[in-house]
Amino acid sequence: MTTTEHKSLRGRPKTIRAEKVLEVAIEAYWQNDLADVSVNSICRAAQASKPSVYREFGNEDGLTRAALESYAEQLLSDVSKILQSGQGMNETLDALIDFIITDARLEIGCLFHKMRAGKNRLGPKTRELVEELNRAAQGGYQRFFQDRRSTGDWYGTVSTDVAAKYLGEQIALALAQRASGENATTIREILSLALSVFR
Amino acid sequence: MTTTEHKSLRGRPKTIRAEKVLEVAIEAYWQNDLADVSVNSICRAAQASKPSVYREFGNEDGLTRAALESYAEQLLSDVSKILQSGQGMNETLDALIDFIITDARLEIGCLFHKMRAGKNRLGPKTRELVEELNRAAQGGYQRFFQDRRSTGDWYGTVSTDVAAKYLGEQIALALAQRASGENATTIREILSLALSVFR
DNA sequence: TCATTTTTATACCAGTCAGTATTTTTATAT
DNA sequence: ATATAAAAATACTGACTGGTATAAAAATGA
Repeated sequence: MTTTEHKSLRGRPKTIRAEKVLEVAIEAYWQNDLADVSVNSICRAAQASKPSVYREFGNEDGLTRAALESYAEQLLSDVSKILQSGQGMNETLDALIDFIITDARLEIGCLFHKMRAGKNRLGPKTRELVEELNRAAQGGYQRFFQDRRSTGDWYGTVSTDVAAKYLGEQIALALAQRASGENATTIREILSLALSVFR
Repeated sequence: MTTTEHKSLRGRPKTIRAEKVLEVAIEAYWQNDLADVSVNSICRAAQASKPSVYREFGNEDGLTRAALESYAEQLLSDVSKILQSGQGMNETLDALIDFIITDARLEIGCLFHKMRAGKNRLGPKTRELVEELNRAAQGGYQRFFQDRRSTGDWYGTVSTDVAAKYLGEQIALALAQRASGENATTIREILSLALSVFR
């Protein structure tokens, strides 16, 4: 909802940097427990007044949604690129594991998965986006398994739906472990073990 | 810390039912998001005055710790019984899966895993207990894998340490899915798939 | 009867929260 | 110049938080 900017001609010129507020918000939600991040603290850190932030984002729900929107935009396409690379099952899984374990933007976990884990504390608009992103991710995973099955690259007994959910949860687990500071090689071993069922 | 009861002879007799307060607290922490449960709400629900609760449990941290203590006591031995049944790998995993998917006390997830997931929001005493329980669980899992390996029942390439962590996380995942209302057969399929790497 | 001890109940404290009313500032249009 | 519009800054609201001061109540001991 940061669209529809009515370039007003009159009145005091806007000085608030919505982009900067979003940056600060993403950083805050990413680094801290969601329940510990308040609109107040974000305003302070971004040096923006509360009324300005509320005019820009409506309410807390709008701010968190905008933050997640901005965050996901940067990251989501990378994963689908890996899944749609057209490589075989083994190569794709290897690339996926590597990405999840080493990408710097996931160093302390993934904001999307963090919000998904604490879904019931989110406002309706943010929650809706979380569910939308989740559906998109699940759909991507499922298409991946359908492709692998149609090319004879995978003969799993489980449905592509369950396989997709499984993959999504194992990725979430690895990211949660990164967030909690677990040893990188241990995370890799656990994720590799989990995904070995597809090889 | 509910021990050392100094059966005082004089003074107004105690009417607060610490047991009832704990019951209410466990129920509240179990059903709701941890951040939504306040000492105030527990006092209201248990019909106990705040000063009485604070005299009994010290502070919020003491209350949450006592609640987790009471909860874990009831449940933890069941899991170790399954792991120490002396049965083979397959039978033990089957029993474990069955327990996690069907036990009524885990219907909406497990309080221990819930607190472990939100560890950084807990007070020091409760957090200490969470870590202690986690170590105990990990130790139990690891001993299980050591036993299976020594009896030639398991030839896994990963270390018993990684296997134990893997098992613990897959159980946590299944319980989180129960907590979020996921379909029981789906949870079972995912957990079975995850643990199939040990068979 | 009356002092002592312990628990209770009530009401309060300071801090934080999300959200907003009010006033001041800064621009443009006439 | 002056009206108007929009945003800014400040300060507020009411609700809730964890925690506590205070005083009344209810028991025992002398």
